[in-house]
Amino acid sequence: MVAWVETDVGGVSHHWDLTPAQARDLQASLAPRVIREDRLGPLRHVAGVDVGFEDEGRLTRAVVSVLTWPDMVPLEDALARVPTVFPYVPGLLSFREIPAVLEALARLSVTPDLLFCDGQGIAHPRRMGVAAHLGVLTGLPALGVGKSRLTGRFEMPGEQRGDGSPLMADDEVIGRVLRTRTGVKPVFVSIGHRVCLETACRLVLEAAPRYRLPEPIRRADRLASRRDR
DNA sequence: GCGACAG
DNA sequence: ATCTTGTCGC
Repeated sequence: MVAWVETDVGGVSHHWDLTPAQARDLQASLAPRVIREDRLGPLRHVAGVDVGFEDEGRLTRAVVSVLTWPDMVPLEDALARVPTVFPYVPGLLSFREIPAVLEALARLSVTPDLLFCDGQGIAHPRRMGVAAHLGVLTGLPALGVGKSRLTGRFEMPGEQRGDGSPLMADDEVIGRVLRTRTGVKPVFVSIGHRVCLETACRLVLEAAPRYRLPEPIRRADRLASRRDR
């Protein structure tokens, strides 16, 4: 008996009250659902997704910021604050953050054409990082941009913006260490859902013309970590 | 048994 | 993630 159910729009749904062991099993069963090729429609609205915490971690605050593409003009922000129900466990981040993110997504009046997520996509021990998990759940195209490495081996890429090197797990390419700013620490880009790695890197570079992180994520991050509202 | 370990 | 001011460098 599967632990998830399909929805009518390509996404899936499952319980969140799980033990770490059950969560890992669920990730393994969801991993095959990730579509690693481009299945994108025209990009009109892209969204940045990020999460912050308040009250010593007791409250989870998720923000989804929708911007126009390719102009990246802020269009709508959705925020949700829900009680934190899962601890931070490396590899199980989605069980701590996604419930709040889904709440924020539900408050959006527009459906994003692509999600830029703060964290890994398939660059994960079971190929089910937050970006991949969120993509499979919503059925929406998604990509992951991590500020640091969770798993995988790599060699430091060149110093110029646009330089990159493969993030490897055994003999599989699970992501790309990409320099978005010359001389600045690179980011870890990986497939989330319905976007191939090449396209993901191209979009991340286009969305981060001046700063290390993509503009949609910067905006969501700012709204998620400001201690007011 | 000993490290590594997204946010 | 969060606690936190100023400071070094392009």
